[in-house]
Amino acid sequence: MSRVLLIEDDIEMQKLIQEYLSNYGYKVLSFDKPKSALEILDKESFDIVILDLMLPQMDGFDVCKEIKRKTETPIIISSARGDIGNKIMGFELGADDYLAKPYEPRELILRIEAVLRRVTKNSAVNILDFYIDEPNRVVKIDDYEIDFTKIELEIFLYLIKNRGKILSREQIINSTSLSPDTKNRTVDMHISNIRYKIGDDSKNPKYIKSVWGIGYKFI
Amino acid sequence: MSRVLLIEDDIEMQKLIQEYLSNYGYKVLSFDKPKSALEILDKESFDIVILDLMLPQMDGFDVCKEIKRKTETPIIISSARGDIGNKIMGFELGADDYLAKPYEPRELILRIEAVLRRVTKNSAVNILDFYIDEPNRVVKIDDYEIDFTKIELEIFLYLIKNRGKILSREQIINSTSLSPDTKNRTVDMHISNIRYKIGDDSKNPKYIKSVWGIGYKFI
DNA sequence: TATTATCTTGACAATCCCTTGATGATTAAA
DNA sequence: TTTAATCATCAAGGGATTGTCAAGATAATA
Repeated sequence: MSRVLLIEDDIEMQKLIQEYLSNYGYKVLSFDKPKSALEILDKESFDIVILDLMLPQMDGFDVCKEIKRKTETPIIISSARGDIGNKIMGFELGADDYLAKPYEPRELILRIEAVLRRVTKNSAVNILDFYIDEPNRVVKIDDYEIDFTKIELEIFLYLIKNRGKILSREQIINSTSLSPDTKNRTVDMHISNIRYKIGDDSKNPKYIKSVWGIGYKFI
Repeated sequence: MSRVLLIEDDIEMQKLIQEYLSNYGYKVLSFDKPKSALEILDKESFDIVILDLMLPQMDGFDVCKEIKRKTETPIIISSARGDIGNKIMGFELGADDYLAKPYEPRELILRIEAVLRRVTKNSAVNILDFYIDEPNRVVKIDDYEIDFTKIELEIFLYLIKNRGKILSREQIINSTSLSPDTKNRTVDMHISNIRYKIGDDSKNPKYIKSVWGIGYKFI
């Protein structure tokens, strides 16, 4: 569960965002005064900060800078629409993303997820028989490096990250850099090649199971 | 197969959405009058409701509240773009997501998937002797995974979700991805196979009872 | 540019499983 | 008890899906 620090002076908006984020499994702590938010940052850690630029007391820019000085927590800035100057400033200040008001709550979720995904990308892990170093695009099995192509690697990672879940061909297409109008059979072909490279047998799979009429599943 | 209840008064729009969702494997039941939709909610269960705020008869807000009162089914509200007031209201009313018209059909699919993912996340439950993880399509009995086919799983889930109720063959056909003109005998066959797989005996059933002349009932 | 690697898709066989008629068993009602 | 309707199950048919080959299209690289 990711922890979110929300700094927003419009109390009504604050409540709405907080409730919405809670529904998506985020733990949200809200402040309308940046001073209080900065204080809590000394004591507790958060996965992400959402900062509204329209703030009393301190200028939003200073708040952002102050947070960056204190911590390494990623920041998403929101402010009134069309304020392009702010947008540029936001990134200069070290903000990780920018959101123009008014925004769809859904949009906020997507941005948060994107930022967290980017930031938390860490180094090699071992999953099952596989050694996976995602940033370096290296997958090994029994110390033997598998020579995946770009798309094969993407599909493989998507499957293994969602192991246990059944993923439809459409999901696979939409979650990788495959063109959205790629035929389903293309996915089958990639799966076939992946299976071959990891030494899996389609008839008696150890890793990638076909779910008839639905999709594929990493066991 | 997820069941969608669509409440939309623009008949043309209704047809378009219905057709689009069908292509993505959703079973859609549409109403232009919310009154009828509310009635059906007493009798049948749905995975998600899509509610258009521009409705006759009852005010859309009241419909939303009424659905939330009756059921726990997640709701996606749609309404004319830019109606920010509605947007906030939507969340206050307990809607799970909000979609501004006009929207891309693809967008609707994404929202539905997102809401369903959130709502059904980690929703593995134990019912009777069964461990049921619906999103991952896993059913276990005594730690042994039952290898249901697509339709068998749908029927099994439909029965167990409505356990205690007698369900006619027609209801079973219409609530699953079985073609509407499927013969009743086909349902019998599926039931027979399900019984076999869960170790049930038709003559002395522990789980699925035949109700002579009417249908089947999960005890 | 030429060459190579990768992606995409049609083709076809193998496989899966849905459907349905047939048959005997079971049930309800006369 | 007899009769007609319904149910359980077998087994065959057939439609849909999947695995993989191979060829062509596209992209990456020398």
